Amino acid sequence: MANQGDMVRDCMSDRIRRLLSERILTGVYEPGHRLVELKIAKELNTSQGPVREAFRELEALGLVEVEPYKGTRVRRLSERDLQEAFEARAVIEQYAAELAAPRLRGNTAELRRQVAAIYKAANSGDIDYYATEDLPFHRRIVELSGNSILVRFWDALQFEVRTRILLSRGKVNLNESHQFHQRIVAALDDGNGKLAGELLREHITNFAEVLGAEADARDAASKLVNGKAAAEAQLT
Amino acid sequence: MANQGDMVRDCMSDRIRRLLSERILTGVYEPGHRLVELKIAKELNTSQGPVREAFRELEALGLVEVEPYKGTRVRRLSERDLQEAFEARAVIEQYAAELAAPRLRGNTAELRRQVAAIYKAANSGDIDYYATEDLPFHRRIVELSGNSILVRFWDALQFEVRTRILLSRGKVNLNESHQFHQRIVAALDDGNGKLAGELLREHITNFAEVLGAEADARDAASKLVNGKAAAEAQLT
DNA sequence: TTATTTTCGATTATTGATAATCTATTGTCA
DNA sequence: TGACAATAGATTATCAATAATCGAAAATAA
Repeated sequence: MANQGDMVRDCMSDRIRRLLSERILTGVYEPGHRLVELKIAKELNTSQGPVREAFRELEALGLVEVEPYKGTRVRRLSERDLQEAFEARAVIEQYAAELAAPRLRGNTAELRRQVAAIYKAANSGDIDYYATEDLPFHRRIVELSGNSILVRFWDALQFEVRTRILLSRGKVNLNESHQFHQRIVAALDDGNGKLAGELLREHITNFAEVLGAEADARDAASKLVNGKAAAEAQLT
Repeated sequence: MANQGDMVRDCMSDRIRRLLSERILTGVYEPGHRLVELKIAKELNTSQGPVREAFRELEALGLVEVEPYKGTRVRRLSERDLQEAFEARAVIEQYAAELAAPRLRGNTAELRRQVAAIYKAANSGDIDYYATEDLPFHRRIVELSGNSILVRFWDALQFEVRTRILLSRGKVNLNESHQFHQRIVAALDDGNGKLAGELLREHITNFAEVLGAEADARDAASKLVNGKAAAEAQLT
């Protein structure tokens, strides 16, 4: 459950990866932003090699795309990417809840605390603050499934998930979300994994759909303006 | 659906990755085998840099483990790793079947062909041959879900899956597997994704459990001999 | 002998330099 | 003018050399 051999490796390339990863996830580098090896190397007082390695790792994580002899840029997510990611996330969390439920029956104090924190964040209206409270709750459920591969997969969806959350400013009914959270924890407290899983799936799918409709409208509009760019976005 | 921008990148590090990946997956390099950067560089008439990059990518794929200043070796899989992988695989395929079913109603000629090929391979008794026919069938179903992330996740489980299949020589009832395959395709042909999904889950879980029991016995025995090593295997 | 320190060989991590390739611009010719 | 080739600048890909680190064997001390 706990981070396995994660003895905070401290070679340059790992530090670079963590730094860039953070910058991408928090939006300092926007999608499409070009990352130049030597530029970053100079900024961090290091050389090209470790930066290259970091790029390759980020590519494996799906944060950047690399084209040989052309360069590395922050991955651009198509609407389809986001949909697929939320679909995958729903599958993982639904099943994780089923696995975690037996372990959680009558033992959900921690999760309740998290739900309360989310509620507070939701009322603040700050979507960024909301995300920092909401995501750990969902991740915790996946952790409690006891399956570390599911956790890895869930983590691998962070870029897409955070992107969509950022896109969602004001579009989501946070009150409804709160009610879902409460019902999910209640089901888990009963040891009813099947129900908890279904609620989670509905909760996540709702979130994706509300925004999907938004995006469809946006896509349709942008296609009228620039059909070619939109088509390319689908391909990359 | 098809491989996106996978324009067979041809830089050295990618070729190295593919080569090593194949050697690991086919068992040329056994778990625990040490990979030395300069040795491989010399063998392939290249230098250390590209090999290092390839290692980092293989690490991200879960094929090797890297310890700074110590080296890189083919990942050793614990029994738990294998169980978790099959659990994850079952989730993915079950859900993929549900998604793919509508598209497959009355349109399963291709899958039937694959099932026939698997049957032929099963009768040959060659487990390696069996795997090369069986895995594409399962992968195809995931592809037909239309969700490329699920395909990526499924691919990420290949190392564990192939390892377990190799371990299974003679222990699996291939006839029963064949019947499952037939029923799965029949359900898909009816457009009954729910049923197809459940059959897939049962099919995969069966496979994992039969071998799990084997492994439990083995583990129990080895624990009596060397409890410490077994405990460590759980951690890595 | 046993435990501790030192040294040495092997290997990884990083660096700085060079080669290969791409993009965009400039210049040439019809 | 417009198409096309040549060139220059920027960037990645690779190489070869050096520094840092580790593990185990050898040497030393108790």
